[in-house]
Amino acid sequence: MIELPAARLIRKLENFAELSDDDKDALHNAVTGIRAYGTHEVMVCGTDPLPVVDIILSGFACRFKTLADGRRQIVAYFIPGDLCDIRIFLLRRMDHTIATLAPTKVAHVPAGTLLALMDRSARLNRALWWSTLVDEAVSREWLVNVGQRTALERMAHLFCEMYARFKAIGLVAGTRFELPLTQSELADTLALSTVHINRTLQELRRQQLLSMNGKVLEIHDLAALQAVAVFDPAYLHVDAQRRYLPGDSRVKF
Amino acid sequence: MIELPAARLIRKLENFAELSDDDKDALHNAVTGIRAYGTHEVMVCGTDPLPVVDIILSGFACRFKTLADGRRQIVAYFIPGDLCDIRIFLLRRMDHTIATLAPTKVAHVPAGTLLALMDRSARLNRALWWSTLVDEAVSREWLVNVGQRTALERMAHLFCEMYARFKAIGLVAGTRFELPLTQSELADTLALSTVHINRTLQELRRQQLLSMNGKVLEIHDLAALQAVAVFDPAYLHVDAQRRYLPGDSRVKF
DNA sequence: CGATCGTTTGAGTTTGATCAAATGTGGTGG
DNA sequence: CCACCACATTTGATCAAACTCAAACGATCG
Repeated sequence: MIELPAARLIRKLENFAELSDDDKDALHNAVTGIRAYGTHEVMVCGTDPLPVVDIILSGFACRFKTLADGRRQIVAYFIPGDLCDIRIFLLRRMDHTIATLAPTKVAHVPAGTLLALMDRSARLNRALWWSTLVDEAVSREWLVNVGQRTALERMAHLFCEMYARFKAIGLVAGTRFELPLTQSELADTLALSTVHINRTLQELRRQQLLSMNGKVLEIHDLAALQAVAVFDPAYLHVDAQRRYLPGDSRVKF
Repeated sequence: MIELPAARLIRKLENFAELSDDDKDALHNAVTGIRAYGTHEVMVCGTDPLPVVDIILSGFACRFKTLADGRRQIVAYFIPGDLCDIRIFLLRRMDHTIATLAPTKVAHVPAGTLLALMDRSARLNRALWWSTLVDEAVSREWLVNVGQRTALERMAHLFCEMYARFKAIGLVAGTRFELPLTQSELADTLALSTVHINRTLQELRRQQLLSMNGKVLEIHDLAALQAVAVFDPAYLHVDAQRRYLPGDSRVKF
């Protein structure tokens, strides 16, 4: 069975709000094309206009900012089902770069189509907003991570998060999932040096919490890893109870 | 002349999209009440439901997350005109706390009213979205700040940002503005110890870049401070060119 | 079979943390 | 008005987490 390009995104949005068949059809029809990228290709850079929004179909990508002297901070990962990105309201020019970290397929949705859909469907509008706010919550947690956690906690936390996110989209096989990151990319994510990333990884392995062979991460003791990470998955808002829907009787204003 | 509560917010939103008189009236009328907080009062905490959205009228507040063992990271500041916060779509419970850092007045807008307004006005919807995306951009820059910049750069960068933000709302008098932060709050913001905050501040003073007496920050050499900070104000998106408006001829899809 | 990229190891250094205590300041009440 | 208290700032001394530099080792690939 071949999945429609927007299928995974729809599934994610329905985490928050049940969409009408109209909404779903419209989303499916909004996709104008598919594009495949290789590893380490720039998808969106500072100077592009932004006529399209991309839905990640498969693969792995990231958003990063670079300082003048070359220091680099990865500020977000994109996994299948993620929108990348709804910044169509903003800016003359983007203030950062989006690039793949593995071969990645995306579906294009013209910005104008999406805007029109949002005007037409309050439900879809809210679902997209929800997804944006979850992204923001994740970004805040990354700030806490880099600001307050030690190297070991920090790395453990990132792995817990990615485990939860991949699990939510059904891409965890048992205790293993693909996390196609080099140690130097991990370093740019966690704000540590590559050398220290290497040693921290070794420590996590030594404690029997996980193993990382090539691009596959296997978690041997999730509970222990979460304990090390001081991980509280609340910020991922996967338990969203479909609140605040139009006409939802549970909500009183 | 007494300003209507929503005036500053409207001015900010119009940075992005000119609102209709209807939109503005509706926003003004949406305010159901004003509330004044003292210093260090919790405005929103983890367990509240979220029936209202607050517009900051005056004062200074912040959003922070606390780890189980007490470590704290401030992840955002709120200044007059900011919405705090549009998380009405999310969560059963908030994953963080919002508290004042100085005496602060806010205007309440019922969540339901705001949702209804967004359904009714595509322009307002987009303007609010724009403001949310700018908040997200700021949050990303804070991540870069904590992740990649040294203590000196980091502090300089925060001051540059706050200068720009206060300037944008007309709250900078010459080269001075109120920044009611203790060194320990600065520490929780910049992910440094209070001791190191103190020494870093001294270094900035020694270099004649600024002075901070009590709650007032005075910037003596903005260009030099920005140079130290590797500050690029692009992420604040204050130059938003009012793109992507419905019927805006400059935009082609 | 080099070449390239990523990982690993070792040694020495640095930035910023921690601990402890002194000093300054603003507010309160006697 | 002063004594006192709580809190914030400042200073000094020591410590440790993480960085830098340098080099070796290992995969993968044309």
